[in-house]
Amino acid sequence: MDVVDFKANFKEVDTSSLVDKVESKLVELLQQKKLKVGDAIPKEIELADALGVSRTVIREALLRLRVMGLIESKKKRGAVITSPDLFGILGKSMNPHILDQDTLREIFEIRLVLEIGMADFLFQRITPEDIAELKEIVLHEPPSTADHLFVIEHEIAFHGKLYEITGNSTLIKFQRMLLPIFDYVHHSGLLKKQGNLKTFVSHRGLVDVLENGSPELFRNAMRNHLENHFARLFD
Amino acid sequence: MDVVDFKANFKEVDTSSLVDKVESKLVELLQQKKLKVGDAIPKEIELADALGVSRTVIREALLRLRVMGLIESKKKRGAVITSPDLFGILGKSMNPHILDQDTLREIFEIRLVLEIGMADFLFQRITPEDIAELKEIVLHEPPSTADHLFVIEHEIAFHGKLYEITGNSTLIKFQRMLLPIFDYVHHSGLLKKQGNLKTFVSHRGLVDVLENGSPELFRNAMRNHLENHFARLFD
DNA sequence: ATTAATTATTATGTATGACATAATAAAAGT
DNA sequence: ACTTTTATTATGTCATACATAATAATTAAT
Repeated sequence: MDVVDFKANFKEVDTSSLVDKVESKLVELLQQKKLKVGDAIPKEIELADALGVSRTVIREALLRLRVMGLIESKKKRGAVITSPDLFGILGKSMNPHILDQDTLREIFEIRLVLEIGMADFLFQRITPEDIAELKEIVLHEPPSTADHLFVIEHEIAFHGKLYEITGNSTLIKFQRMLLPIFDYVHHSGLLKKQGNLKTFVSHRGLVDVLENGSPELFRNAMRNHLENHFARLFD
Repeated sequence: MDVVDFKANFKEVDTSSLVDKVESKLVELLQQKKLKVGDAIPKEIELADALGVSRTVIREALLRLRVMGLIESKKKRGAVITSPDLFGILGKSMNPHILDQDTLREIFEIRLVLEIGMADFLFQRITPEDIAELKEIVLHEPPSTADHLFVIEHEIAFHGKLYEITGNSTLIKFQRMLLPIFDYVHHSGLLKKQGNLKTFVSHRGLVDVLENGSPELFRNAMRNHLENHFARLFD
């Protein structure tokens, strides 16, 4: 019995909408022309003519590129290429209130992963000035009995500086984006209550390792420093 | 002389476009109504009426939410809330061809950070079945002389499995998203040529550590395993 | 009467044309 | 030469009409 293998014969049907096609067409065009940041792209009407679709479709496609941060459009000036600020864009959807709890916890976990894993880049790129700055920060370390806001602020200053030292601006943006999430996760009863808070390796201790230790030592120190967070996740 | 402090008197002028306002208005509305995933939102025309703007504006605002992954719209069915798949969305702008070289390198670095930093979650959540699966994977480890594609495929299988074991689906999506970037960075002459490739801790070795070691040991083993990559970044 | 096939309805997708607005370029005036 | 005014231009917004696909309602069929 001849059973035709339709699946094999039919190329998967093109279910994408017109705008989808135009969008990828445009991205293709931008890559192909090797447009640099600041270069202008053709006007909406020209694109509409060239691709044989309505301005409506072009506008929607362009809008997508704009939301993705690929272009910026100004009146009269037309649209110009911009370097896509990946995490800047993502930040918009990073509203803690619209993320579900699992995702929030997972993002919290990723922070821990990052700070432990970044050791090698810290040691590779840290400067004496960085060390000095870190020391300055820990000098103002508030006692854990201090006002909560102060403690938070100090936490951000210290850990933020670490990200900065990695010299990885994508990582830095990533952290900036995640900050509100951390804060939120901390306060909402999403994680288990902190039982008996112990103090492990302090910020001061971390700086010391950065100055005199090794990536390996730092990873362990940081892991220890973050123990309270891990405990809230694991216990 | 009476110099009026205009800056203080004038609230910063609202430079945002109509669509901007509608967009935040909509997000606000979604949060406020505590809509669950799958719930439908009002029709475009209704929204247009309610907010007193044209359907065009509503559509652009909705489009943004769609690009951000907040909603999904189907014909007739209207638009429904979706749990924003952060990194799924981000993946779209993760086209290696439209990212500048610095960003690409930085993303490559982040991979290394993640794989070293994830140790604790691996040990916390790994199961005997995972170990078995990893062993199965390394059994088929091709010799480094094998076809390049095979090697790559094996790399992805092994490291991908690690991400899976962390049980952090956000992290997993993140990795999926970064895969094309890794591949691209590897092939484009973006990094320094690999000089004398040495073999350090093998996949087999990593599995061994996972089975019998500790997070601390694993971090060091992974760092060692990735040495070739670090060398390309640092030397 | 339950199921299958047909038709109607509806909300989004696309097209078209018009006008508003803001940024720039050109022209005019001093 | 410089400022002011006017024209131009490309995006932003609006309005309307029709296409299309998914669902609901209706009819036909067993």
